[in-house]
Amino acid sequence: MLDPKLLRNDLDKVITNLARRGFDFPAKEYKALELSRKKLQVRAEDLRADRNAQSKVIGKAKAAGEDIAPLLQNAEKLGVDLDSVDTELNQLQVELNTLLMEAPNLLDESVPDGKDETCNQEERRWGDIVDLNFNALDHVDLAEALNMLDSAKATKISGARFTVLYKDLARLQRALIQFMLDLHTTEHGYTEVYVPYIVNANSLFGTGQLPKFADDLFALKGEQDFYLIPTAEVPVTNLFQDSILDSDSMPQSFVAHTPCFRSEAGSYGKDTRGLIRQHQFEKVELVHVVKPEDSWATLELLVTHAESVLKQLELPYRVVTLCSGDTGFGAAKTYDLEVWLPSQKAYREISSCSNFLDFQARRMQARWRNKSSGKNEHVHTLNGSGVAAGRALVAILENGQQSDGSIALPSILHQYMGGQETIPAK
RNA sequence: GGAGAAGUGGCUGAGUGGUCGAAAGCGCUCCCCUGCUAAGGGAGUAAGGGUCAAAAGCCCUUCGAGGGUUCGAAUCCCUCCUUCUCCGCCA
Repeated sequence: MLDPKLLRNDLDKVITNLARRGFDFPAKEYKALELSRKKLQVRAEDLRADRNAQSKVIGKAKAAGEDIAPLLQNAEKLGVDLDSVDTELNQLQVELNTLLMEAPNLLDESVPDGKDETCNQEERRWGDIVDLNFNALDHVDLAEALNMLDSAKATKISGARFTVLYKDLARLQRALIQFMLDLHTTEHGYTEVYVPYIVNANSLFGTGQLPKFADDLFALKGEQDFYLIPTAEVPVTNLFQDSILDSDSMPQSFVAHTPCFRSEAGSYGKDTRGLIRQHQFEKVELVHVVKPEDSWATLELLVTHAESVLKQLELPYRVVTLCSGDTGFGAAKTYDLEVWLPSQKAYREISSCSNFLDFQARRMQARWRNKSSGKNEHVHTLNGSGVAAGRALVAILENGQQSDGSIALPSILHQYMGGQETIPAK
């Protein structure tokens, strides 16, 4: 959520900034609502103050045994007035709040302008792209030839965009997850955490998926307020909802492995083949909660943590800064890691690392006690994939494929595969 | 799933219709006293919001959540949630 004070004091700045995303902030509507809100709120509070004062007088009069009937009449009228003002005010506040909750975060100045992903800015590349001198297959052909992937079965038992993995491929995914968790806990200092895969709407408001992106979520049917998580970011960041951290207990960083569930509404026809875009996929997620002054340095650090996964997996990748039009709703700035896929002869997103500043913290009331100012201030939150396991699986298959149809596994994973160095050809 | 009990500030805990945003204690902060330590004395110490350029001040809201009764609710009524105990079931 944007800072309401900023909206009141420097609305133009907000309008200009959000326009870079292609977001048209409804300034006129906002101004009108805000003006009425101010009037009504002041009036409501005045009435309430009057009523409180009246009630005290009644209390005293009653205690003194005086006749309170005339006083009651007056107080009753105040109550009626207050009711009607309250009703109007509540409705206004719902409208204002919706407007605020639907506005994206301000972009950092360093974010390049651009309409879509074609304008993203490449920062650096790592790794050698191996020119496969045989007829390279994509991961689906490779895995099916090995009898380790079955989309048809998954479609039968669930539907499109699900998959069934068998044998070495299933184990390889598990190995990847273990490796990533170990790397981040032992080398990067993250605290491992296990969290629920089902969350309530409030948590999704906190991290910004709701109210705007309900269509991207799987909601459990029935009256209950339950959603499948689209990313571990939701439960992990919400560990801090409605809490005040001691400045000594910061920064905090967590790593969690969870499945992620996304409806992929609006992506019909995109990446329909294989594991790239599934309703259910595995991901290892990194989350930071830091003091405001540290968040930009933490973003750079976070990216290197995600990069180190790809380096150790010996997968060529590049880092891009998302342009203004491609940066997600809550992020002030995002770096994507894109891994090389030989079958597509392209880099594809495998990790996304973002600084949310106080945008999520304000929504979920996550604060810390600033010793020097003595005030409670919002924390800054960041998160990044470290990395998406499903896509890492794709990258390992495609980059490790040999001319005989076997898959050479990155050496770091051998220990997690019981010493196995390849997935042999069938 | 059944039966019972309970949810109050950082913590413990008092408070059953009106000067209660809430006694007391602990903790914490500052000050004083003290040769050191121990102990003692005093003051302060919830959050969110509005008004204001800002501060001060003033005001509003919040005693698990949401509704209701009332001039007035921590206190009475209803619904829900959570926790604890016992029983049942269960990975």
